[in-house]
Amino acid sequence: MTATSPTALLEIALPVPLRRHFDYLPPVDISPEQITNLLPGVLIRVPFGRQELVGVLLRVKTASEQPSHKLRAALAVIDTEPALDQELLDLCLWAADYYQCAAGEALQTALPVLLRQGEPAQLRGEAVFTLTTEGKGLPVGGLKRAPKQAALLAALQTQPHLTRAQLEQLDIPRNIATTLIDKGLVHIITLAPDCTPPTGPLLRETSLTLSEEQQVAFDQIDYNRFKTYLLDGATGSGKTEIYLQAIEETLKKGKQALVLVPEIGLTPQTLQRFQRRFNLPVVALHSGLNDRERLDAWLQARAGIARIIIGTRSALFTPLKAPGIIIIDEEHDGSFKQQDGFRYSARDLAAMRAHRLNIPLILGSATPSLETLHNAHQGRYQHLRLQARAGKAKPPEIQLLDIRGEILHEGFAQASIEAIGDNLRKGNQALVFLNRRGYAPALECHDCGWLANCNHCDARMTVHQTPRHLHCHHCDHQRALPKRCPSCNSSNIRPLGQGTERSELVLQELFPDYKVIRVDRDSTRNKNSMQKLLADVHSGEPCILVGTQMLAKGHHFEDVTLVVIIDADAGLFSTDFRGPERMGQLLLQVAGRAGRAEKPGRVLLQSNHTDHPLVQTLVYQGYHALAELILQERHITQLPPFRHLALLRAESKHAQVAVAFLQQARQLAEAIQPPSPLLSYLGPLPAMMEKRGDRYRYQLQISAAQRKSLQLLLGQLALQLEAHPLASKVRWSLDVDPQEMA
DNA sequence: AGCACGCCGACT
DNA sequence: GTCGGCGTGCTC
Repeated sequence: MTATSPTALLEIALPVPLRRHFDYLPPVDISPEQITNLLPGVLIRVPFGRQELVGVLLRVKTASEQPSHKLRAALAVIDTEPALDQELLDLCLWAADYYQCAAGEALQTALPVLLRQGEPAQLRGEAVFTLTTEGKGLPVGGLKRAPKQAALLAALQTQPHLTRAQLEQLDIPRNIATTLIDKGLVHIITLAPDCTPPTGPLLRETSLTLSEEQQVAFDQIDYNRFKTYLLDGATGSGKTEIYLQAIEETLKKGKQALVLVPEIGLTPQTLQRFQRRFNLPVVALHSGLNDRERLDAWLQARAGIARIIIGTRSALFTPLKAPGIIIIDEEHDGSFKQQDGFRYSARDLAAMRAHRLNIPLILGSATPSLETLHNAHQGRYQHLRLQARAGKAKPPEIQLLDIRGEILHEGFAQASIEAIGDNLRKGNQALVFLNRRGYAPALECHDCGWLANCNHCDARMTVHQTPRHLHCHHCDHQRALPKRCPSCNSSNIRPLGQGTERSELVLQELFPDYKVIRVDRDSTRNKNSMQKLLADVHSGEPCILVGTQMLAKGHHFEDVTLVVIIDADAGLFSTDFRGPERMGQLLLQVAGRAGRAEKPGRVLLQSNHTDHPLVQTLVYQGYHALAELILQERHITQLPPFRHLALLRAESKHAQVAVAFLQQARQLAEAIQPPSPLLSYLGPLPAMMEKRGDRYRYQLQISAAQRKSLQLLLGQLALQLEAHPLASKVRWSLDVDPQEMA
């Protein structure tokens, strides 16, 4: 044994898509004791190639597989307090393993942007506006020649400081404050963080009395151990009240509640409902926050100051001091699965997190995913059903409109037009749902049949009227609308099919006395434009709403009593096996917009396949009957949730390269795990849209009876692929439990 | 993923 | 003559 102790080495996960860790020598200015005391989860700044990165310490060790001359010294330990506690670190590492992604990439999603950039994790108070000494010298009623400036001055003369939110409430624009800052009268100071827990009662408003049915469901929840509950209730059946009371129980025990909602579900209305109820800090991790606000919310959750945390997918990784419950609203929503990079499902990972924390998980939905329903059937989840609509509201009446052979008026059946007219004349609002933005989904030459295709994708160009152009919705390529057919020079070229723009124009022509409001990605591009558009709707004036699925989620339209669905068949014959499930969920979601208040609602489904068993089942027996029917089909066809899938995707500018890569991948995989009924391979097959953005996309589907065997295979396969010479020639990725088969 | 190096086309 | 296109290779 030698006298010198072996050098300590730092094993670090870096935010790069390489599925290995990196070893570093400790920073030069750090003592040996400090090194041995470093805990996993600590953030460390390191040199990496020609750049500097912030990585997460996984462990301190003494030996490296790397030759010692390759080892470089880390630059600095950013904070000796671990940014991620053991619980989150373990969850991320487990997830990285399960979803076959680099540990560093998974860990990165758990960290707020500022921490990733090396900012210390320090809780900071709010930045507020206050008067400078010079400002304090101004007389009361000063600056009267500038009314807004005077208003700000007056406000600061009555209270010591103003927050940004207060400024907004007083209707003082930000630039007014900036002007006074420039004049040296006002400055910004940072308050000490406010850690004092609020005093007084837990509730700000009394809870609603639960219906008998709600009470039965509510009483099932055990707050002391892990269990997953499926809270399955139609729109308006009172799921939210159960969430609120379950959170109340959690808070009573001094614990925190984590609530995940879909991407577009985090509306001010949702947030207000939580804030109105509880006299404890609620933080929302919504898209409007800047990096600093996000970090503060994260730190407040970690410190246990924030007691209720509401956020979208990535909020699952919020550190919690005293976790008590996890709730996922609209659990079937696709936005809980990340579609690139670290392709995790926040819903599925929530089950893992709740399990490890030994706390309850509530999955709520009116249209549960088949995976979740299957788990409930198997007894893994406890199924809590709410059948009745709360209050007086009745479920909407759904009516099928057979449009086979009917000559439609720009996509609308005569019956639909009449229903909309009737509804408006009665002083009510109507909603028209059409899941296609733009004017028309194609441009066709009526003489030679030419279609405007995208040069970069296997797709039609969408016609847009305002502004007039052709737009590919898959690669964003745009070009001018031709006046003549490029193929036969005919001037007889026409938009083919319906989009929201076109429907808006048609409806405005048919009902010139009423407002037509279009809600889609194009009409809501600007900040707050959605709010502005919907202000008219909430005023209650009779009007027509036309829109895409943006309208289907997260909004309550009290006065909409008629919903017209232009194309109920979309998704019925989709290549993706999840098409029918999605169709059912979307139609029910849209239908749920009708008659939410006291007024009864009516839903018209325009369909070319009114006798299709799936359509019949959905309309006459409801979502759950449809779900059972689709589950039977999935069982027969051996698809999820009865099998577990993984997709190896590859794309390249040259189709043969992508195909060759996947063929070799299949050979490698078959060498690890020969094909059998328990583990089968399909492909390489072209993706649903083979060419997209000038790249050819192919995929290899792997289907397994057991999660475990799939995991084992993927782990080895990914390692071999990473070292494969063809791997650098294609863009490839592994998607475990894929949601989109495209 | 970045970031550099390196080798071929249209511009001051 | 160079600026810059993206193919290729590397990062402890």
